[in-house]
Amino acid sequence: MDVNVCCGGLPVAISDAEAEHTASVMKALGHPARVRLVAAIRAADGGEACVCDLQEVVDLAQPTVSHHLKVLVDAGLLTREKRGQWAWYALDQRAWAAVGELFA
Amino acid sequence: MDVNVCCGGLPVAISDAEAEHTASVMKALGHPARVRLVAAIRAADGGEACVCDLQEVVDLAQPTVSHHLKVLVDAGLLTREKRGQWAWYALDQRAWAAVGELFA
DNA sequence: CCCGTGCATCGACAGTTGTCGATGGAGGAA
DNA sequence: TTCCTCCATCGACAACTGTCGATGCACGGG
Repeated sequence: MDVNVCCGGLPVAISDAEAEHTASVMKALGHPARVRLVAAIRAADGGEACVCDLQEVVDLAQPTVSHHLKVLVDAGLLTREKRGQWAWYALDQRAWAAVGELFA
Repeated sequence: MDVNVCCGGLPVAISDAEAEHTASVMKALGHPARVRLVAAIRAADGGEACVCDLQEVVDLAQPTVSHHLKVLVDAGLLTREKRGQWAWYALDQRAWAAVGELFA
């Protein structure tokens, strides 16, 4: 006898793909500079900003800022649009809302 | 003259402390195993689970599971209560709700 | 008392990430 | 054309992270 007091087996709560996707989005937001970048873009006039503005926000070298922005774009949180000489970044509203759903 | 077309300066959208704290919570959720652990605990009977149950959920060695749980506790997302021989982990509802607020 | 069980910590190692300087490409201006 | 500006990519290096086996500690049962 003596089935263990605690170890009764847990229900499967989430699929592998879901866990993987959620983690990738969270990881993209798991750095202070990237949190600040997203916050600045959200608060910016028109909801978008170019790299030269964002560089001041995080106080890092330009290649580093480009790197962080790429991480956020790859995670699907930001969109990038090249307009003339400048690259404009904006929040992907749909993806942002989807993340909020996870904490409902 | 010639103020740049884009670089007009951005408003400060978030404090250093906020960015740091948000990033630390997100980083804690930035790994598939930890996402699965939280999901399993949320779905578990009574909203809590011990390590021996959680170990099956993520299919990792026991020290690794302990490590991931510690990361989540340090981030404030989980609480740990030792009951007899077992350690029970539960979701910190307040912290969880606070994260959801960030995406409102 | 001595064992067994559940879990945390330690030590080591491979893999990943953050950072920067250097480079290069795409536009715009003269 | 030739320059200059904005930005992405590359290469290198330090720092951090994930993983596991070994160990240790506290508890409960005999």
